[in-house]
Amino acid sequence: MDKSQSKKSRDTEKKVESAAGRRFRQIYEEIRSRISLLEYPPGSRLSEEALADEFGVSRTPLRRVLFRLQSEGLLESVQGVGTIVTDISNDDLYQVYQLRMELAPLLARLSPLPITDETIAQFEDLYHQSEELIKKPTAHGYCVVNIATFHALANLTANAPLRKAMELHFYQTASIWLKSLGEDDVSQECRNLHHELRDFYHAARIRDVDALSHLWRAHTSASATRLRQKLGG
Amino acid sequence: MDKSQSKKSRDTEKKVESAAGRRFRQIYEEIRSRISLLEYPPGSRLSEEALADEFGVSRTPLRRVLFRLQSEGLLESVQGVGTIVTDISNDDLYQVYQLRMELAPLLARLSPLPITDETIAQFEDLYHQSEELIKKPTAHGYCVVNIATFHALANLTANAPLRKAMELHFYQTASIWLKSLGEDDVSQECRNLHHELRDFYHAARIRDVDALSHLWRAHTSASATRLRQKLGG
DNA sequence: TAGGATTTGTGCGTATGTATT
DNA sequence: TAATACATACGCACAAATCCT
Repeated sequence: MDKSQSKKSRDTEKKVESAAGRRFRQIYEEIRSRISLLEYPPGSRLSEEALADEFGVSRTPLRRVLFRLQSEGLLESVQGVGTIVTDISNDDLYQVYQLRMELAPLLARLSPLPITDETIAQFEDLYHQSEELIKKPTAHGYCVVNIATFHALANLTANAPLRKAMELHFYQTASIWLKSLGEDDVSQECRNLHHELRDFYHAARIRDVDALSHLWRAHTSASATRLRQKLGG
Repeated sequence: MDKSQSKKSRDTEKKVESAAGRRFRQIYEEIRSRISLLEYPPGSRLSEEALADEFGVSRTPLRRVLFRLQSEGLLESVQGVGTIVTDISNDDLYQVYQLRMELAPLLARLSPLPITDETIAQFEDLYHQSEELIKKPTAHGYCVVNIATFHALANLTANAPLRKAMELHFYQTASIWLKSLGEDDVSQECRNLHHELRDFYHAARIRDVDALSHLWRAHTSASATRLRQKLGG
């Protein structure tokens, strides 16, 4: 192997994304979105060929996306069987929730970003969205607001590794969360989400990241408890 | 997409690893080991074809391994250029260390495992290995003991997601750690590692996971501080 | 500026494993 | 039990991008 250091072309440092890289990211985010929005519910089977045709690429680059989702625990591929959306066990689910509860407070400890007016407006908007959600509760609408809320919170730290870890474990549990609930519970969870966002919005208005992070932890803990009571831990 | 649940073949539940899966893991661990042991130092270039020939497979399954290492931040591939071992920036390095410091105490909070006689023997062995290391300090020997120590610590929690997160961020910094140091510093770092292992061994003997986890955090913090002083933060 | 050498990215045919009939 | 259908895994040839002369 060549061990020479590359010491050239430090001129731009612009991090331009290659065409292949952009295409990868778009397909990746689309499929992950479909999983987290329950369009591909846990246990469902995906077809490499069908997805490749849909996105207008061959199986090769598409498989690269599936490998990534597989390494993140969202998919499982078995030769001769197919690619299945991971249906995480209850025990594994609790473990991920335990870790998420510990990661939440780190938002205010590791390179917290100052809360801007845009951030406050963002939480206000999400708060209003959750209000609409109560009037017309749907699993899809809940997931949309829930995911947007996560990203609003995760963007409050400048620590990239922490943000990535939070994202990884959020998406591992995002899809399974609603799957375990009935139609009545969806309505109840929408109200819970509304209360969460009211707390988040108030903490954001006084620009208190520490309060925000611990509210996040508290609500994550409450979600885990409701899940445990529902599934019987 | 087929959304039918798979409700069959729950008989064995043995999680037998497929031939492809086993080969993937072996190649993956071998290449990651070479990176973390500085056989492939940061900035060096890897050849897909050469590695494929060495492991007796085609480029396709080998690229799957490189994709995984790429997603974990250990490699970076650019079309027309090659696959380069990631040379993490100082700022990113500090961010990973910050997160590692926060993850360490979770060892005793999230599903800690009881310390067995085998665990104690393991730390005793590592302690003696570090003693030998001082007599004949080498970068390679340091890395071997350092990596083994990490796994001994990480195995003390039954929380798989936490263990995976610790592993990810450890290997992201394992290779870069010694790269920044001169020959004199290697000798000094071997002595530091010896002191760490003395502490770890004593805490293990009294079966105190909490002490162990906070000693780990303390030594990780000290490493980050020495690194900052060396590189100028 | 241009062109050739080298490397990763892509497309596709085939091999291999699984489940069903 | 055997054969068939169908899924992912693999190998190889070619396209596209970059670097160097």
